[in-house]
Amino acid sequence: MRLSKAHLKTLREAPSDAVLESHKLLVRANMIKQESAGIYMFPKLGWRTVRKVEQIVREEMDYIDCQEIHMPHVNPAELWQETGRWYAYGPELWRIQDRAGNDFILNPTCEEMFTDFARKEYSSYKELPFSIYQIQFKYRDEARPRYGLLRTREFIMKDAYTFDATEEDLHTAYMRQYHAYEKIFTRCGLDFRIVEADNGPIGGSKSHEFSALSDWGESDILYCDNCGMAATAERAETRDEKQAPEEMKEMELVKTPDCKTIEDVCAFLKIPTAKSIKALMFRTYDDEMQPKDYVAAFVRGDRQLNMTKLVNALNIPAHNIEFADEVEMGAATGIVGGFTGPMGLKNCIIVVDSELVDTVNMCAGANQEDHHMLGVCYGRDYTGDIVTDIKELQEGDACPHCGQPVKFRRGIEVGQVFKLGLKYSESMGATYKDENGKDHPYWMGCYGIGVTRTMQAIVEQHHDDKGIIWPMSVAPYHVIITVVKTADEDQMKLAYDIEKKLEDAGLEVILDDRDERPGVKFNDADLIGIPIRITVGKLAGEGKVEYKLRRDAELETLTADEAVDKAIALWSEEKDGRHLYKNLSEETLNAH
RNA sequence: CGGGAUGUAGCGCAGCUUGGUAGCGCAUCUGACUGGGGGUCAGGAGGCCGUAGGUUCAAAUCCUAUCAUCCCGACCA
Repeated sequence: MRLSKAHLKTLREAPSDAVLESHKLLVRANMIKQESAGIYMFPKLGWRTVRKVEQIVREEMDYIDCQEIHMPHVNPAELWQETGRWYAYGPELWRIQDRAGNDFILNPTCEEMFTDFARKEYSSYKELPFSIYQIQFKYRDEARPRYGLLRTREFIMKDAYTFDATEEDLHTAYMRQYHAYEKIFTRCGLDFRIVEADNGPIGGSKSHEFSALSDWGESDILYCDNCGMAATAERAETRDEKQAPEEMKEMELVKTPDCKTIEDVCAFLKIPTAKSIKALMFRTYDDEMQPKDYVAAFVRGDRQLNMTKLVNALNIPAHNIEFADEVEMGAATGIVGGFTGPMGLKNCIIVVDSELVDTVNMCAGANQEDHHMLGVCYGRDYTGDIVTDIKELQEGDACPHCGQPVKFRRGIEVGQVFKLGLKYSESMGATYKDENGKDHPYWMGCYGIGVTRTMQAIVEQHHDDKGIIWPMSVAPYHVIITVVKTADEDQMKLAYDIEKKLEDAGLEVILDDRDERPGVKFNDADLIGIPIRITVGKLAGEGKVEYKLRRDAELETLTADEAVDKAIALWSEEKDGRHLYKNLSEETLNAH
């Protein structure tokens, strides 16, 4: 590709609304361009990298015998009503109507379509197991798109679905995808971590998230170096802390004026926050968004409530709950805002963190203005309608498995795998016949990769102050030939010669033959992040060039042929990213 | 959806307080010089100042509404 005949409009300054370095660089390098909030177009270079990532995904899916198909982006509402997700998915589901007023959606994910496909196209145990996938644009009407490609309303996703006869077979299918994902993200050059994750609205029993480590990720990861535990904050179990045994005291009402927070109260009463009970009040709604229940949740004063766990405990969709109006809720249930305790409440669901069950002599709100209660004991003074783990694991807390302090990092969720179990096959009647002609629902799994998000995650991990540093496997081009002075015939002749040799060998080459100052060309080459740069300059008359890798500073003067050979050798080594497999386990490498 | 901010040329910004002919840098076009890390000089083109109302002799500037975009939060297979 010759730049004199192509369009490459790099920007010296990033748009002011970009926050992340990766976002700024992708825009400046002319690889993405925003059309509206969370909607992007991809100019030539960006689109090439998108397709490189897709190709890696495709190769690894094909390797595990997953079959590529393509579903329409527009789905009839009926399928979504059949599984109930028409309501359960909430406002993020992008709904549209046709001219006759029929409801459709733009698919955010495709469990319904693939399950529907399975029940129509497949019928016999002889056809099992099977797995199918697609790579297509997905749509989610996000309340707040942000951070470039990390959270968009239109994005490219690979979604795969597996169908098996038994739970054991599902596990096999799940692990195949899991291992394929390890290879995919490794080949993309990502530094990632695999963590246990919550299933969320997709449902099912087990899930892992593949998270590219980054301080800017939206995924909170807690992990333990001692035992290998790793989970998202939403999912991470906690260990209930035992308190030193003590005699139960009588409850005692104390005045706590002007104490608005747990810290205020505990400071005023001179007790540790771990001896207090924190209250959080909620209102739940039904599928038609009509008010349903009041909920009062209680955790130890020094803990944080985990909303995902609460929502799971209540068995409702996450968007069907919000903080309650305390005045309104007080009238119905007896709570008093700022002084809410678990005693004597009515007309509400009381959810108590399991850790509180063994505590005695706690401090809790007295449900009276300006008063708290001391000596509060579980069982004697209050009980929960639901008692379970609803607290958040935080950095430094005891690992739920081994008790060592856990560590914290952020990550960009680039992929997630789910064991769905029978959820969709049963609700949609997707069954196969066994040897005796008897019907059984499929054991299903689903597996997603955010392709466009992965692209930005790669930039987030591979850049410097000059620009992007693409790994060879996803670089839009492998080599850029920078001609210092295009008016010089020797230079142009040598550059064309190198271009031809590289392209004949299969490399993708940019020839920067623009009539620009060399500084402009060098800066552009750095910005767009092409892995290998060959500079043709004043030594062209002697047949010599400079060879430089984007990722390091070293500059070598070589003959043109040496440079060509060197570029081809490096490209052969790194073009598909498999040279990075050295970091993977035998189990992963052998998984097929 | 709650809180905050911003909309002026492709990008980055000034002008608004105190109303009076719409400006700067980069990019772009012409020409010349230049040629190893975002050049120099000269000349040119490009804007319904987000949109709609209002106040005023006069509005980018003041008022109201609305839309859009971004940030924090909530939410997020």
